[in-house]
Amino acid sequence: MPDENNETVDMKDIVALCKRRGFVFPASDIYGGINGFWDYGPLGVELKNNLRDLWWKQMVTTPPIGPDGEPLQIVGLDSSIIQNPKAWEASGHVGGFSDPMVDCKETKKRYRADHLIVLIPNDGDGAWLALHEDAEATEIDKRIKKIGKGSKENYKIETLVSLDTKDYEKIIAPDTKEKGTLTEPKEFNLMFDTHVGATASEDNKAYLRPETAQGIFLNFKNVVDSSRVRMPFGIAQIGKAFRNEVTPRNFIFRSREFEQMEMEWFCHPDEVKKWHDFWFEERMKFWESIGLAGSNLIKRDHDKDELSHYAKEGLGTADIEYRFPFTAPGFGELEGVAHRCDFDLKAHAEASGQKLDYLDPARDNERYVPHVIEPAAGLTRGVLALICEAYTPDPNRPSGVYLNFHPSVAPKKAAILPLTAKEEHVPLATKLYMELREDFPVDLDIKQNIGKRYARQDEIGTPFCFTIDNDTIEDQTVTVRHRNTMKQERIVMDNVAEYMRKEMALMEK
RNA sequence: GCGGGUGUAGCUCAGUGGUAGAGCAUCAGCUUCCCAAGCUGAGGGCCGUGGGUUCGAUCCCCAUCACCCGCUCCA
Repeated sequence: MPDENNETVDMKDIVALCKRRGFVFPASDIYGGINGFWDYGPLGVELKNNLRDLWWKQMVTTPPIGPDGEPLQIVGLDSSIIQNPKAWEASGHVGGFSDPMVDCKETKKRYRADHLIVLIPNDGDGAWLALHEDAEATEIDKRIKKIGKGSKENYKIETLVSLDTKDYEKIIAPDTKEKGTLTEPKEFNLMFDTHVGATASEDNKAYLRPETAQGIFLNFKNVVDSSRVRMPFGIAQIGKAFRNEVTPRNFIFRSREFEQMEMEWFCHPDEVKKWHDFWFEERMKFWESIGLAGSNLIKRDHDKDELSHYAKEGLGTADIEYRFPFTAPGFGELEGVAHRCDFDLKAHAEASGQKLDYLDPARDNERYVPHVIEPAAGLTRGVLALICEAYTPDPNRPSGVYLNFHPSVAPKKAAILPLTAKEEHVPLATKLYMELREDFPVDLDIKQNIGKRYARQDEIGTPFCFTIDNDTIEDQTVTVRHRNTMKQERIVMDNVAEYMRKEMALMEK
């Protein structure tokens, strides 16, 4: 996408292209869709898999070299989406996800219902006054003086949640002077729940995971006991997560079903600063290496007050943010590198009664609960960022737009095109296609004139087109047509695979 | 969740109280030695969904769903 000087890309056009070419469809499209869910089409799934595989390679197959020059140890995991519900109570998600909220119809303000108290006149006559539970005595006095009657002695104090909602019409909300402006409390539980077993009841209620990370903590002991890893080490996992977002928005950016790529890096508490810095740099390099370079990618540290419950202590969270068209000139979160302290392992140790600490032979058999540095990326957000970054309007070419994908993520690496549908061109093209498809995802496109076919490949971001023409019959050469420049050159047909490897390696620099 | 907007062919949109059009795309055939070119033809829509008013609704009214924008919310 264009940088900050040229914010002319419209999200609508990107969404339209995604549907038209088979990257992303609205889920349940033929039934009118369903809010917050999306399907990945033939090209979208290729793109998503490419990003997923590159992440897995960086994390598990070929983890980076650590600060001391040794390759790091990271192992993979694929845990279940549904776990024992106790896991989510221990992790803080059940409590943290179920805040009842009330809205004030007058001021449009929203309050945590369990944070409001209500002053009720002892004689049952007159308005009830709602206040924040932290309100100081002077504040209460002031409010009674202003719109109430008498003094504090004339009132009893109840919590809002203990009251019958029928009585809400008597209540004056904290920031208004009128009665009856508070709505009924609404549960904002962001965890999807379901039931395990054929009949639904409170007894068998379970949750769809809102993050993949907990599956890693739950298996910490299993992995340590079975895989000979030693501190420091990482456990990586890619998978679906579910959040019942209040407002799914911005295409696939905030959806209710999404995919995460998370790695929990376990280390000694004294080393967290080193590893937090290390992983932030590594993750930044990763996104840059697949094309999200330049001013569209930034680092942002979380403010204290926005930190999640597990990161209140420690080093906090540093985000890698991308300038999406809908956030420009601002940025949206792509990945967070958090210091989760020992919050999760401690919580699960306490709740489960299991020992989740580590006996470290390298530290004189010191026994400790490891701290965790967590690079947690949104796979589906990454896909969106790649599409947005690649989207390049170009009025000088027939398609009017092309996707400038980095070759490593492009869903199709090349298209093989016979210049005409004549008998001599097609067999040669088919032969080349059959050879190339062993090594690369490639397309063979025979129909229609050559311009239309180039245009189609531009729109799906295919880096190379190889065209077979009359000269091919004579001298076994083909035309290479480059997506970004539309320039052409001729190479020997037998060298096409080698040529692609070379060119793609060059672009990865 | 609140306020505003939109919903007609794959896409971009016309249109009318009397059972629907254009351009582009798609597909087929011909043509074509390199950038959505040309010619011919084809497929494709219960006019988002459900009610109501009416002899009759794609059009008017209500509801609902989805999407967009702004708030709000957001581990």
